[in-house]
Amino acid sequence: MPEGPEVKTVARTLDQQLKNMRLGNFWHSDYKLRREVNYQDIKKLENRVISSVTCYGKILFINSEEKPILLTQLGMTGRLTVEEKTSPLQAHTHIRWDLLDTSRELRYVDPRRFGLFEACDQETKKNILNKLGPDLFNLDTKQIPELIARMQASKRAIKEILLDQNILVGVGNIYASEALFLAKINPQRLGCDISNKLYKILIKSAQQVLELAYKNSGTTFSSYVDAFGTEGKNLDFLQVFQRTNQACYVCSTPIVRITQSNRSTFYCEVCQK
DNA sequence: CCCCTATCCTGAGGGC
DNA sequence: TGCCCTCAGGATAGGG
Repeated sequence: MPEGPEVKTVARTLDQQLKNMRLGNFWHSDYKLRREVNYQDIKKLENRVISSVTCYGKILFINSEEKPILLTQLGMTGRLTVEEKTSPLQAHTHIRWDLLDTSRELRYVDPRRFGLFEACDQETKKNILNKLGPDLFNLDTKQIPELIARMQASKRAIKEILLDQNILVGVGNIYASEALFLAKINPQRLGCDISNKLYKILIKSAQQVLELAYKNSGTTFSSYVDAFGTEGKNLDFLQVFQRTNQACYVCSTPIVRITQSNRSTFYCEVCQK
């Protein structure tokens, strides 16, 4: 479900509601998420005050002045929301976390259970971030040559490179197709066959696509919502994603759907070379 | 090291 | 109705 813009929206709306809140009683379901979750460690966060909620790419960090902090990945269908304690529970609720001195609680709902929770210290967090590529939301121009070099070193299709969080973070399956459309690049082109100049256009296009989506609070096509439960408004701005056989907005040629590494890619055969 | 496949899950929607 | 198929914002172990 959530890519960089959606996760950043969740981080922003969680930060608004959780900053300076004290965590109370913790409850979890008995289903395992993507991995077995060490709930005992997470329970140690009871009574901590949340200092902020931040993100890097698709990873959320619920920070507190003391350690550990809480790391979360939403997977495909994970939703983190702040709700009234009395509001009805949705199916597949896996975590409820009381917010002391309020009528509300933090809830995690995830039907497919591809999400992840982990208590981690600053050292572990640093190690995780070190392995990931640069964040297009905060890209320093000094990082661009190395980023291009890494993409150019790969013989994989450019669409697959964009999805690799070790190369760069925040782009997922929607925005990979969208960025390549904006940059007019065929998603099947190999990373090693793209020029420096074109990579600069691609990076800029990807940033534009992500910024627009964030401005619109993300894309909701089925279940994504922010921490207030509000849907994203970016769906109408998408150019190619899930528009198979519909006319390209630029040249009217029907949009094509192909499969790359078992995932859908959408593009215009005329506009993208 | 790099690359590819299969896999973890539930639910929505389409065809028959 | 029901049954079967495909598809869905992600990431990772394991094989070649």
